Amino acid sequence: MSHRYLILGLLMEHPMSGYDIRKHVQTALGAVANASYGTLYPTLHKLLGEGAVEVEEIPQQSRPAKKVYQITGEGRQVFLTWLKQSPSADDQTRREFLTKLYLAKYLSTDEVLRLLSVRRGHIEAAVQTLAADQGRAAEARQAWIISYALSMHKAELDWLEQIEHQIVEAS
Amino acid sequence: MSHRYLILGLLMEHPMSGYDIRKHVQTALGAVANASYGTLYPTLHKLLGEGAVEVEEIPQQSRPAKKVYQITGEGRQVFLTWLKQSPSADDQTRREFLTKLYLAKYLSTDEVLRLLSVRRGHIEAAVQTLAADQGRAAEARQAWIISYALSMHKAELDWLEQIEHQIVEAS
DNA sequence: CATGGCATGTAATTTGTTACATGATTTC
DNA sequence: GAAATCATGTAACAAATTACATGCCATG
Repeated sequence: MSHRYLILGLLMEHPMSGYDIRKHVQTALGAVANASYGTLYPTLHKLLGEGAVEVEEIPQQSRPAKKVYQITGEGRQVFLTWLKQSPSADDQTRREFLTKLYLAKYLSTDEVLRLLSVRRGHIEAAVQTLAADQGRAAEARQAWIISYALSMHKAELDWLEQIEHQIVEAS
Repeated sequence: MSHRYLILGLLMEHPMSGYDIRKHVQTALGAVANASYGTLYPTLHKLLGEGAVEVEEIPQQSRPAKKVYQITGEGRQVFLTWLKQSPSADDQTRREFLTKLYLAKYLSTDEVLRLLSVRRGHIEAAVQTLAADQGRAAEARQAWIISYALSMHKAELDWLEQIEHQIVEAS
């Protein structure tokens, strides 16, 4: 669970519920991360067991009690130790699209072009969303993430164009 | 196991052993995928159980018998069905580095710059390797993958430069 | 009155990594 | 004589997804 550290990092700022954390991740890091409840809650329980976080239950009428998690001193230490370590070189990336492109010899030219154009559509949609988010990014760090994703997407669009050319010309 | 389909795709060309498959993935797709034996062999066994592949054992002296896997008609169908489906939009990416950058407020300026420079080092090393590979790529599809990875890396280097500027100026 | 937001969670399954185990042969 | 290549695999663990389960409140 690399989500461990992300959670701890977010709790460094202020206490939050699992629900809040999820929302935060979606909006601020949605471009490059995701956290489903199925990962989030168990991780939170684990951190609790390890003493890295504490919980305060706030009863609510007609809703499950809100559980607000707060990072402990120990948790802060764990987080900072991780943060100061150099990240590993290899990104965990898995792009179904690229695998398919690599195996495109079993597709017709039309099908390959369709594959590329579907990809283009996905990227363009993502760029749209990100461009809109970019204006709303209040904090620099949030803007960094968005600009990262945008840079990657734009580079991929350029690359797609190149490959499309190559394929059209070769056929 | 998305490796399922990659394996089947490679076997479309000609029969191979697990060892061969691994080598092929490393050299041809190393930039964007990886396949450890711990994934590979179990997946191969599973495909065998499903009738998507067949195996022929070739005894060898002083080595475990080489098991050459061959795709079946059924396997071909499974593969082609998958291949023709549009890939899903979301890439599975998880970059420890980006998470750390997002949480960089808990680091000193120096530490942040170090984080960025370590990242730069990783990318530059990867670019070196890829540039060397680019010459050796015999097939177009292999060149596509390499140019993809190179494009992404170069875009990231540009982005890193921008962010470094921003941080230096802000401090 | 349906959709989405609020709010928690569990269970089953999938997917993958890492380390271990074995051991000969070829190359530097 | 050390390191890399050939060649198979298992076991323990880690990480994450998906679907399920529950249920009110506010907005359109």
